[in-house]
Amino acid sequence: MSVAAVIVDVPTMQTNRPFEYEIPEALNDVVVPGVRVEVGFGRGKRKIQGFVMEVKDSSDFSGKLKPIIRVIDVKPVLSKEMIDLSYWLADRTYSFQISCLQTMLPNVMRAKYKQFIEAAPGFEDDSQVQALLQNHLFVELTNDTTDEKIKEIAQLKRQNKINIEYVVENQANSLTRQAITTDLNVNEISEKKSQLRSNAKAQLKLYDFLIVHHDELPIESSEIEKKFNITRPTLKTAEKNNILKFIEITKRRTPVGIHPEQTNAPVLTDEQSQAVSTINDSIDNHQDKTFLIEGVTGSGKTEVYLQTISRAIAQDETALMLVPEISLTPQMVNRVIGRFGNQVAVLHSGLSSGERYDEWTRIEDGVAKVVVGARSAVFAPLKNIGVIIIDEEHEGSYKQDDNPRYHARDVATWRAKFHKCPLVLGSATPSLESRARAEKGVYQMINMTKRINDHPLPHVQIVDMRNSENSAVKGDFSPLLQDNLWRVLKRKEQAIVLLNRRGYSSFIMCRECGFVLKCPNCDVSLTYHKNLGRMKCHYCGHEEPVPHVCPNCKSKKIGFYGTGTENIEKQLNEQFPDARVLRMDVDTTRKKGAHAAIIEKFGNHEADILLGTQMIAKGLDFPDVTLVGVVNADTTLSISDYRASERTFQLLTQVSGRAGRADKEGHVIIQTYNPDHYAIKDAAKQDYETFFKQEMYLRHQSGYTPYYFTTLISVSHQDEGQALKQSYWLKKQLQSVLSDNSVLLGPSPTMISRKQNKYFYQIIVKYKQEPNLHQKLLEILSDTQAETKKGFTIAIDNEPQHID
DNA sequence: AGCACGCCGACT
DNA sequence: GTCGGCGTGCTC
Repeated sequence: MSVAAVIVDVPTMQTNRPFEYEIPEALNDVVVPGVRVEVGFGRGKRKIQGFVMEVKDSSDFSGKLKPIIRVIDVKPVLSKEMIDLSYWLADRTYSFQISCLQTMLPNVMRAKYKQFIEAAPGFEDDSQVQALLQNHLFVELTNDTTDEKIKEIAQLKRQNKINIEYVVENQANSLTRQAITTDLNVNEISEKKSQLRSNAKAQLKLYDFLIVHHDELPIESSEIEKKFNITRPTLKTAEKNNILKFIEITKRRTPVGIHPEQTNAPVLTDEQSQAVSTINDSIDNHQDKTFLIEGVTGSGKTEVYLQTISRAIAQDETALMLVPEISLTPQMVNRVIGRFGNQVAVLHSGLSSGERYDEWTRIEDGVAKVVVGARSAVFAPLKNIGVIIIDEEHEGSYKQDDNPRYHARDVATWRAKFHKCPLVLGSATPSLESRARAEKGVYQMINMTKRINDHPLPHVQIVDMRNSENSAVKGDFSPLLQDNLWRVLKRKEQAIVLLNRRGYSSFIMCRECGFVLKCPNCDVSLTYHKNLGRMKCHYCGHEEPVPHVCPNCKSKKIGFYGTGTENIEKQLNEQFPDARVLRMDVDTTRKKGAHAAIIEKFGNHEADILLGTQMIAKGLDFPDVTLVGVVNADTTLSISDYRASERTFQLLTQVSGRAGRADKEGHVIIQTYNPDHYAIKDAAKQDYETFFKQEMYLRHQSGYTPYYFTTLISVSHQDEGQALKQSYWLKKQLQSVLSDNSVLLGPSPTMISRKQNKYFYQIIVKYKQEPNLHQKLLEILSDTQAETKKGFTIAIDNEPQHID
């Protein structure tokens, strides 16, 4: 008897242990690793979905095995690679394998559980049962069933007057349409046509249609009816006469309405062709090498990606390209589709679940050979991958911030190893981790220092907002920025105004001298905790009162810092009444497609000024933009995160790259209260290497990534005392395995210490080498699982992107 | 979630 | 001695 090891999807209980089920004789060949199955679970009649991980000859389980009820998939939805990957991912991210599997697959493969209530035999006429069912044979039990009703149902159930039926629903369905096709060739149709009566006008028209459009068959019947005015009875008659037949076709729900012109590979610059040939060597030799392309904005990295993808395809391999969600705008998608046509599948958050499933199927079937997508596209079911590319490698959005907390770069590294193919990381401003790995020789560095066509770098000016001349001005624009905005408007060019809004209002800065209140122990800025009315450090928990005079210069101009986009928009409208301003921030892009619409509008020069937050800094290319103004460069600098300088540098460098990309010279104005800060000065010079050296020195001094690994563990509970108690227990557990070389910070409350009425505490572990830590954390995770029922939640974040 | 099991108090 | 109430733990 065969046995299947199944990872089950029990919504209320999570474990990484597989459960074993008997494979009924009849399902012997269908139950294979990677298929989804329906199985019974628990003592009741509950049915759930599970993933078959393994098929074995016998079981070690002492009890009696339940049989598999049903196989959901005809062919496996998980390849061997994906099954292996899920084990690794669960281990690496301290999450449950079931949630890894669900993350790897399109959402529609997540089971939908339904419960139906029906009268038990003999109780069909019971008055209470009647009242519940209200003349229906059965009713569905949904989430919004009221508590009283639940009680009533539970009571009837106890009395055995009703039965509850469990149904596992498969939501994964392809869109099928009725279409027509024919077995006859053109000559045969002509032959048949000549036999028609001359007054059979509709049939004649249909035969002509079939002859003309023979190559395009099958064609959807609805399309024929609508576009060519051929009615259904006409088709039916032709079917009767064996001219055509009706079939079901699977239709791709594709939102990509754009069909960009086919483009060909342009002539490469020396640097580009150097890069391409280095990477292609690795593709040819099936080396799982990682390359880091450090290329200034405008150096033509995208073309390098496209040509390596070409190479992989030429060798009958596939390619995976990840870009940040924000870059998945038509501009980037067009370039890839333009080169590779319908071999491309695009995966982004804007897809409906049906569309996403269709793209997934196209990849799985091998129809799509190139995948472009955001973070989760790293799990695309490509076979035989020839190259993996991650553009804007430093972007924080590659890390998922809920379970499983994976970093797409890590998953990509794993897959590259599996497929023995190169991984290409590209950025103008690489993350410190990656750049440091390149330094150590773990990654191979490829430098691209020249802009295409020798476009000069934009002219960057830093405006010192501490200067009275600038700060005395009403509003947020310095005279220099105002003058330049006027000039752009007069010349009918375009400007981008960036408002750096992160960390809004939560830290305190002196408007006189730029002083920011920092933690005496941790060298990060203190955050204002509203519920405490005090300044607090996230790292060590240090707190102090809110200052009213600047500790540095004794000025009273110290206070919360931050400006909203609406406010700036108002100022722009007042000062430049004739300018057309487009605002792009979380508020104006909430609607589906709004983001692309704003970009298109600005690209068509239907506005003069694009005002926005970080989202306007990346991947956009507007030839008429000659001015970029950064209203407040400091806000990212002052958030209490050790990556603050890195983020600021990256943002400023990126946004500066938006100016003057075509033949017009670009101008960038950065307003700041910290004109001497290295992150700002280096960004102004677009000097990544100098920044890197300085930042590495500071990270080394304060013991952060990439010199140390960090793991963040957070605990929450409804009751603050309980949460704190649990976190101290946790700390003790960790202390028992940690050596003296590691640092254990906390427990301290998180930035928003209370979310959804739960109190959050966090512990940070900084370490270089702790052989027992991983095992201990896995233990803690499974030990605390039983506690979740009591309201505890615990989350372990391996290498957090931000600590707040 | 739902069911069995077991511990304890109330009652025959 | 036995019935049943609910807290606890397990589910292949």
